[in-house]
Amino acid sequence: MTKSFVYTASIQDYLKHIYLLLERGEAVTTTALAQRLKVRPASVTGMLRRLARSEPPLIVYQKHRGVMLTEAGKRAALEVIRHHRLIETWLVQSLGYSWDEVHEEACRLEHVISEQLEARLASLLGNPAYDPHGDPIPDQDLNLPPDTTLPLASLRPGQQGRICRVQSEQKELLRYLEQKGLRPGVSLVVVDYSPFDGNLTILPQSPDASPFVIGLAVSLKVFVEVLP
Amino acid sequence: MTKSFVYTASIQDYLKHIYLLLERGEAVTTTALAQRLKVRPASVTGMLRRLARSEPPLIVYQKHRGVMLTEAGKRAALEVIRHHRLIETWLVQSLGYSWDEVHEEACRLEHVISEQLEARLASLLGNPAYDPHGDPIPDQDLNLPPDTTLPLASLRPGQQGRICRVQSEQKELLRYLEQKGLRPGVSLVVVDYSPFDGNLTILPQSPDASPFVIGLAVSLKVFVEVLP
DNA sequence: CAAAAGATTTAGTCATACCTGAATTCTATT
DNA sequence: AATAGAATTCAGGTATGACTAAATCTTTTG
Repeated sequence: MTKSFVYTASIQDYLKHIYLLLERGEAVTTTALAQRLKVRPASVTGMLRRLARSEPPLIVYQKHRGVMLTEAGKRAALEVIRHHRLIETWLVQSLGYSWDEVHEEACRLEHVISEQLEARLASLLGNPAYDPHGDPIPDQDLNLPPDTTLPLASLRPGQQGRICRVQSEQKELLRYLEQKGLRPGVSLVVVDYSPFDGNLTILPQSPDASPFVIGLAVSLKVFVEVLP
Repeated sequence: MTKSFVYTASIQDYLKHIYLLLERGEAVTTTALAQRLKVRPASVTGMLRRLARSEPPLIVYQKHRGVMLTEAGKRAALEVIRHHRLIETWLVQSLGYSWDEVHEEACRLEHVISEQLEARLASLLGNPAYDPHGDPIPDQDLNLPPDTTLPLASLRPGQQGRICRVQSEQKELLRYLEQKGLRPGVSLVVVDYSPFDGNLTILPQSPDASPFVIGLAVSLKVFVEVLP
């Protein structure tokens, strides 16, 4: 058995979500984890103790003070995330899934693919650095590409950006954005900004697009590279 | 969740192996199942009771008398087998695995792919009816293609056959046959037969092949279609 | 700063899904 | 009818994790 399988699916899920919270700069609280994992906070505390006491320790955990991943924990998390994102890419590129359909499938497959399959899948897909949502895929050594993106919400009228990433697993949101023509690779110009509600009016740079308004909640989940 | 996931991996494995034993005409004994599943006979008895009492019942089980699959049990078994064989086909056709490398990977993946993925995979591969070992793949409605093959062991000198199936998961055997040029699709002529040990001398119908001897144990695992 | 609110942890349970050895019972063979 | 071998029952064990309720800690707020 390869290294990534010494951990149960559940342990891998905890590590994955800890990593994802850290990655987004959100606080890794017991409650946040409980929500994501759909368990009770008490269960999270229990698992955090296990992760901290495991050999090797996967997290550093001081009660009431929060959680950090150890090197081993980070590796395990990135391994699962690499699996997840490669699988999502495969489902879209090779099997004709749309980007709102891939998440659950990837969540089940990510725990059972071997290192060999991971490698061959990556190679089949051309060693992609980003998945269909623009999420970065750790490379074979689990290194991530540098991230120079900003949330769309931070752009102001006149500024131009290219969409790099849509950070959401919500089917409806993804379908909505898809339908508005907002997906990674698309450029857009900000036309207006309302300081009261944070709404942005944007114009995608595609021939048949017209300007429309996008709310703060959404524009915080869309990440862009600012264009000169 | 789709139907195939109401059963645990372990239940699916029991059903699969019951089906495979039945398919090969071998007796579905407690010991045979225990060997295949690498557990003790006592554990098998325990699980058989569960499978018989489950709702719907998956097997008909009278103690000391053997096991039959119910319709539901057969469907569940065929579902897993379809997954397994489609995945093996995919690994070979799309990812460049050799036929001796695919079994373990398929054994893990077969339990976690959705009906949707199953369908798309099948379609990507052109709805294959046979996997890389020549094992028949149940179609979407779980029907199997008719089987008109005979074990190579039953051919006699002068008879010609085309290999349809190699019924083994043993890596070494598969590699050996591969190297001898014996894989599904290949035609051969039987040149000699020894009634004492059951050895067959065969000549593959390929340009650079020379006759060689194949033992009874092996020739019972290779299935051919007799050619006129 | 004290009290309330909110988040987190502890303690004690429960549940699932198996597996096991040892003793027993059944079946088939001779 | 004795016996070998196969199968079953019994009582118990392990591994994962989840849960509630009560206690404790931290943060906020009047």
